[in-house]
Amino acid sequence: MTTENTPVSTDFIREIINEDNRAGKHNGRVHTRFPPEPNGYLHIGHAKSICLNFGIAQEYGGLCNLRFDDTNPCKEEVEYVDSIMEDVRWLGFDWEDRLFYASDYFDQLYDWAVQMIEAGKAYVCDLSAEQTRQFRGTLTEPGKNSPYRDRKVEENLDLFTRMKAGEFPDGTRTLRAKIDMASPNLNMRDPVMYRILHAEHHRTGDKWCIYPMYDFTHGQSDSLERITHSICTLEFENHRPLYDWYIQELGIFAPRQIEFARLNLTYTMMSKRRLLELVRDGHVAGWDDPRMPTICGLRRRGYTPEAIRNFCKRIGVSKVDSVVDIALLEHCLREDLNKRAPRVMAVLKPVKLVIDNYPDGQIEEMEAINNPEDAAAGTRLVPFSKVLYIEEDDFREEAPKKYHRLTPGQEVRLRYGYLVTCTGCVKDPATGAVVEVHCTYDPATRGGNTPDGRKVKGTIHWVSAAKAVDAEVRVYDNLFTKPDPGDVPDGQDYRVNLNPKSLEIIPAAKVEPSLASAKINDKCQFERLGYFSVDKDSQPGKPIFNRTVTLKDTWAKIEGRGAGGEG
RNA sequence: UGGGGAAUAGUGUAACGGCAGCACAAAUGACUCUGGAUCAUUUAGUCUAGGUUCAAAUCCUAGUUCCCCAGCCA
Repeated sequence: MTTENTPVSTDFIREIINEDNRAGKHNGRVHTRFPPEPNGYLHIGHAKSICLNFGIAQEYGGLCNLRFDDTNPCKEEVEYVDSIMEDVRWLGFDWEDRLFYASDYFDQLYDWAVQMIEAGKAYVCDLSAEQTRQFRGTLTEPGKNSPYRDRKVEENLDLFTRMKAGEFPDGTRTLRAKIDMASPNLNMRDPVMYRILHAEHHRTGDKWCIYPMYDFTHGQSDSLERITHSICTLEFENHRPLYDWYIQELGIFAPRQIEFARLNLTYTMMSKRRLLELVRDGHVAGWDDPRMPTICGLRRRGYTPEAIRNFCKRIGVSKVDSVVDIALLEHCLREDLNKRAPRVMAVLKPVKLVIDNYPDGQIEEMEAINNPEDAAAGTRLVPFSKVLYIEEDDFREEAPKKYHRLTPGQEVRLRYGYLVTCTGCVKDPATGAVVEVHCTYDPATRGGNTPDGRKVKGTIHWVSAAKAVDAEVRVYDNLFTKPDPGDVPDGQDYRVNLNPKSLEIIPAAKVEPSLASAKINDKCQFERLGYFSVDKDSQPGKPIFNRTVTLKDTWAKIEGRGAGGEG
């Protein structure tokens, strides 16, 4: 290791695993798991955990299980189970035959609970939820023992059996661990192990009316699956002593829990509760709305698994609460899409460009490069004609400095077309809006070439008016207007930071004819605009494109900077 | 005035007592048939105060700030 001149740096989790392996802890065996609760859709924060757990297993030649922590039947649904499996697979990971559910272990957990009662380590408590809270004490004051704490083993056994048999209504009794009501760690103040819940479980149906708490389930589930390294988020650090206590009392295999900081992203909200609210209150169109940070939302937006995985690799992992700049995610996306997305021309805000000296009715097929980053992608033919659509933004009657586009007297290149010189425009006399831009072309510049070697600063994209295909384009922006959506005035909530312009629908964009046959989820780059992905709402002949991410726009920066000066 | 964690450029992350590095962002320039991509350059950091040491981001002491915990949620 000291001979290595380029030491590869490892994060603190891999370092712990390395130490364990060096010490021969599990004979080098590494087994992790991704343990979601099926009560919502997976988001980019989960992707971090998935990449960590499955990634570590791959790197160490180990295994990673998928296990649903389904101990609360009131919140969990198969819809979520299915979506989670789909998303993990889409991200590119495989749990093979190791799909588990905490509910698989309900019988074993029940037996262990009985065992703890018999050992005098657990008791049935008749306190109400409210009373339990009062007896628990506070952060600074110790709790008080429950009056039911010293029940005899036989009575506890009888009561617990009858809880299971359904003799008592919800909330009337709990099974609690007998630990220490004075512990400074509130999790150790006789935590509830089982509660009564007459609820239908998505897997076990009505077999049970008592359900184990997460804390009495999670550690043992890891133990049963022989998980060597149980990786979870920071908020469970306080629970580790409790998991360790159960494991020790039960005398079973002890996984090692390691906690890391969950992912936060600027302009984004990651809490499942709030994401659910956004969906329920109709602020977005669903869990897979392309503005959502959910995996399915990102997928629909046009993200690739590669981009997300690379992002997870780059953000690293530590125990520091942090907020990652969404720009990094977008960078990873562009980096991936730049290599793979075919280039096409599309005009979002069309205005007609008429080439006055171009023959009426003539159509030329111009050869265009599909992807300058990938020679193997080849070329295609794009029809060119006298009347084209160009971007509204690409013409200014009065142009600012450094404006390299169409303005009277200025020559620009029509990408893969011809060089044209702007001669003026026609305006709607009523509104003053530009309805037509006029120009003349230089026939010697076919294909956009300049045989005389002359340089033009600007190149703009276009679509033949005669051959254009109509398309809807959905232009997305951040869902929130502030880097921290939770940054709100007193008495208000994150909803005031919802971005009213997070979605702009462009019903009548003009795209080149090759796009007529685009298939759902196809990705492409609209030259000079950004990357786009075909939405599932598309109809034959009427494609719908989601803007995945813009291209970096230097001009917008230049212009934005000068914006204070003049219009 | 309980317990558990964490502090390194704007952001994220390295360093394991020996030259504070990388990525994103930002800025400048080169190049360009995408104001894209690419390339080059620049700006910018060890929470504070003491101490140990030839040498401290790293070890010690004291403080400061932030996060988590009082669900029969996970």
